[in-house]
Amino acid sequence: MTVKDIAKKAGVSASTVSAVLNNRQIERRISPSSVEKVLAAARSLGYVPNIAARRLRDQPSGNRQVVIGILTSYEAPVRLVSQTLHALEQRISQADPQGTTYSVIIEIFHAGRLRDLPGFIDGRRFNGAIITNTVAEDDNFLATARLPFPVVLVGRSIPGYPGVNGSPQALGAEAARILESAGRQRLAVLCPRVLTQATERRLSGFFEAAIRQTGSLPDKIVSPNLSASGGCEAMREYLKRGGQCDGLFVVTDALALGAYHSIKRVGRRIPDDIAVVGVGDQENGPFLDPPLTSFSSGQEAMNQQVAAMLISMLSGETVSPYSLDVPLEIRLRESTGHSSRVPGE
Amino acid sequence: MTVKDIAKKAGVSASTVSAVLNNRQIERRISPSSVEKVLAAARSLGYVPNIAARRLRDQPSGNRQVVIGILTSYEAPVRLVSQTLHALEQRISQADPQGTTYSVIIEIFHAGRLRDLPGFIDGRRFNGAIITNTVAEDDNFLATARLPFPVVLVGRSIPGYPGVNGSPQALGAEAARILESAGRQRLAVLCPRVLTQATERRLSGFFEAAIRQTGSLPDKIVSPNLSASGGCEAMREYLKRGGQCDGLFVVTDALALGAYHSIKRVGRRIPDDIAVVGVGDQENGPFLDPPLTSFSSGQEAMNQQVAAMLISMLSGETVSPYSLDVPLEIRLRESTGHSSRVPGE
DNA sequence: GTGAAAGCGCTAACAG
DNA sequence: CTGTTAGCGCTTTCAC
Repeated sequence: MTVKDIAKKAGVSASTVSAVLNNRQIERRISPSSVEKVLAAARSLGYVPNIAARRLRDQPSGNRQVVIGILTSYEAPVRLVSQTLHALEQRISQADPQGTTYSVIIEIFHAGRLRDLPGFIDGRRFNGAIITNTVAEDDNFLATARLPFPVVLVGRSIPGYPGVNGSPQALGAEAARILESAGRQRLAVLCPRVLTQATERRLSGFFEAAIRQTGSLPDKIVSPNLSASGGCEAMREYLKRGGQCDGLFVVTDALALGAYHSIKRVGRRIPDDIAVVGVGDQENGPFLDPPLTSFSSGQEAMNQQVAAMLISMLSGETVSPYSLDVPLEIRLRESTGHSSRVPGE
Repeated sequence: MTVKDIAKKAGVSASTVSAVLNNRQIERRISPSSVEKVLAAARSLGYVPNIAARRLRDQPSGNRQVVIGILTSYEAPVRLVSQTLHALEQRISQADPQGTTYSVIIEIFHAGRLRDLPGFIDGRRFNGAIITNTVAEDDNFLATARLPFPVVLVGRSIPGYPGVNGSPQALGAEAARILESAGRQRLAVLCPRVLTQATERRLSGFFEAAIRQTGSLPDKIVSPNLSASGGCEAMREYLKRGGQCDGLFVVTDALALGAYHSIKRVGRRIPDDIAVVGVGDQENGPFLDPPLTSFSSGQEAMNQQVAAMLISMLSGETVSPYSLDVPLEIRLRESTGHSSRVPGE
């Protein structure tokens, strides 16, 4: 299954095989009969060229080839990855490009099984990585692993790793404050069963502030997953059980969409009966009915930071492991009784 | 910037450098002073290991290493990629795994500039690829290119390439039929400015059927992009200009969300004044207010097909270039006057 | 027209 | 404790 094998089978030399396989038969004046033999042999052997060998062979000598991985979990929404990639590419084109060729590859792992990603621990795949959407298990693994390449984390912090966060604790606290200033006393939170570190911290910030403000523990409504239907189901169950919250904090966009549905279905009004605060990009929030008060997840700023950090680490600059928080941004909209303008209007 | 350079600078041999860089200093009993020297040299030279060389060196001999690329454009929603990846992994684990190691990498290109993706045309990156979300320019390029590896297309067909489609023409026609059977006579379509092949065909199917049914040309409402705010803006303009449609076909989910907003804003009711039919996965449709009648985009089935095709091509089976359509699925909901059940209820 | 040989960068086996 | 050597699979001279 190498050029040599084909060469042997076709009764020609490896270089002939290579030429044929790369369509250089005319320049190299390979005889039609040889071409035929090679092609036939390649097909019958199920030949697949070895990419690593090709890349090794063909790189402009004296040129650093840097491979960057963006690692994210299956279970999380992938839509943010393209933002990260974009930020990275921007950085790359800014960074001194001469003498270095960057390539970025995206890898998706199963939440909790980052360690099983092939070629990860042994540095056989990347020269550096941006890691995002991990869950506790992955974080534990990372905390003890000694990775042979630089890594920057997004949305979590682990001792020893540089990372960028979206001020999750402050976000949760601010959510509680907004609900309280809308006059809400019976708070609740809607979150998925499996929590990322960022979600956990949002919750803890929310709980702390809520207890301080209202003197009582908010209800915790747990969705089986991150989808709209999960949020719908969880909220429906909660209301059916007689849940009485008048202020709801929802940790992601999609969950909010589902929750809206269930709330309206039982005849409660947003924000009159239940005020809602969400978290998410600006994509959908303004278009929910009523428009959803929500925090920007700070993705854009985080991506910029993360890209800059990784590139400079790869350029040999010793970025001492540090953590960085991007500032909060909140959009107050009708779901908490505020009025808003809709993009595109 | 190679181990040799480091070796020279540190005054040791390449193998010593390699050992140190791979944390084998104990097994190999490298003296602390050498370790220091190597580390210092590596740092000062900004050494980054060459991944291709490592992979070439370390592969289990006699093992085919197959690299599969999933190529999608920046501008398109990436959320579907993880589905494709999932289907591919499933196939891979089913396929005879002995003797072959697969790795899948995701590449994102700028719509219209697929040809500029580094290592694409010269087969320096993949042994096979799944390509999706191309626009006309990419399709033209593909039509004339002679790629040195097998390719399967999703959501478009180009002569000479195997591909899987979601019956876009039939989808458009069916959308028109649904609107007509809901008693609508003044039809319109909301679509982005830049059309993929699939979108184009959906439109052409819709227009044909609509003209046949109503005898008049549907209005075409053009959004600058694929986002909710684009849909909102386009729809608002249309209504402001005095647009009078009573049946609307929207080619993607997010656009529908924006359109809903503008329609409700001017006081028109869905479906009473305007019935709406959309296209999209089942994620958001049921949770819009009112729930949106929409087609499944057939992604799941398409992904299964596409994964199977590519793997068998890579296994040497000559899948004669062919195109395949996955069947339509429609969910009738309140936005066309039907009643529906919501997942999670 | 074709084959032999060299070498991309890396690491492991083997000899000191 | 360390250096020399070989070879992963490929393509490109260069020589016949």
